[in-house]
Amino acid sequence: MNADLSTGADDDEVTLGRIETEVAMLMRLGEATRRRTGAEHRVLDRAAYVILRHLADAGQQNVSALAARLNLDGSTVTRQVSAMQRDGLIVREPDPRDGRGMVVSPTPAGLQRMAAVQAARTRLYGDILAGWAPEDRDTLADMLHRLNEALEHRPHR
Amino acid sequence: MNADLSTGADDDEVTLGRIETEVAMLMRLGEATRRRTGAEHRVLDRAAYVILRHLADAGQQNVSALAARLNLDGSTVTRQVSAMQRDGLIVREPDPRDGRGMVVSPTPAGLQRMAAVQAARTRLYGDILAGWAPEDRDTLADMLHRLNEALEHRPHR
DNA sequence: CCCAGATAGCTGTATCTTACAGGTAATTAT
DNA sequence: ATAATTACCTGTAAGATACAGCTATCTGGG
Repeated sequence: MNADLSTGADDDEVTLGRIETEVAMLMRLGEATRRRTGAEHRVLDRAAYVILRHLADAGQQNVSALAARLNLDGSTVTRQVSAMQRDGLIVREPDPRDGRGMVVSPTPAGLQRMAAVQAARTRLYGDILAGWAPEDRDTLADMLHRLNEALEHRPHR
Repeated sequence: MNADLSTGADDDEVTLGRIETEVAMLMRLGEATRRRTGAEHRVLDRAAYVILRHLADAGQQNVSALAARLNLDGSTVTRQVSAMQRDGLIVREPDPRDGRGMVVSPTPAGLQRMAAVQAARTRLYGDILAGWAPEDRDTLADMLHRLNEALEHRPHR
């Protein structure tokens, strides 16, 4: 427990605390940025963007697979996908191999909107990281990637 | 614009894309982790935790200052603070120097709950980053910190 | 072949978080 | 002194999500 004395015994504890703090802060800032960011970004809400990116990456798939991948309840994805279909971003067709399932595929319009949002976001990060050295940007990207991997493989419970 | 040819001209563009992707992913994972994480973490909801941390760090302050710091609407913070007062985590008193304002201070119970959540989270990160070398953890903490600073000072609009 | 259990998706409902609009009281500037 | 601003609160609405319950379909053992 008490790891705050000047022994320096627990640098690691300190570092973990810093990481905890910074991740919490990043969540807040990210949310705030998303909320008050230009229309360019909001033509797709957060969920739609991630779904489209996943469909573009991994190809058409059914609602359950999406839900599992995104860590969301199936019902949530059902509704998101319905909205996206209404907006012409995806199409939903019966799965020929499983009468219960529906296969979700991106439409050209969906892919195009996704690319536009991606470009806008990339530009935004360009602004935010304007003063950074290329190798620092690289390090940041690496570290974030490794952190995400660690989170995905986190020991559950 | 078209930066995808094999010239390698725009490594930077690529790196920015990676950062964009990883931050988006981290948001998703972080939310999911928060949602399905043990009761230890949920004794304080997200907002209460951040507010208490800020009060502990920066001392008592009024609702507007908190809202500004957290990038939230004043009305949102009013409600969060009301809930926290109901739960005995903070107290709210009229500001002696400004009859309009209310000064929010943490209670001992609030600080203690905050510390417990912080400890649980730190432990969680210890698990998640179990295999990491100390210097990598350090680098991660640094990079996150710098990213947050950059986000805070981001060129608005 | 048939039925029991599992699975895919949908709908109803509830909760949580937040923003915006409007109101009142107090402060500041002209 | 009065107009403009600020601080806070309340009402209301929207968005995202989970959970429970439903139907249709699939799958495996008799």
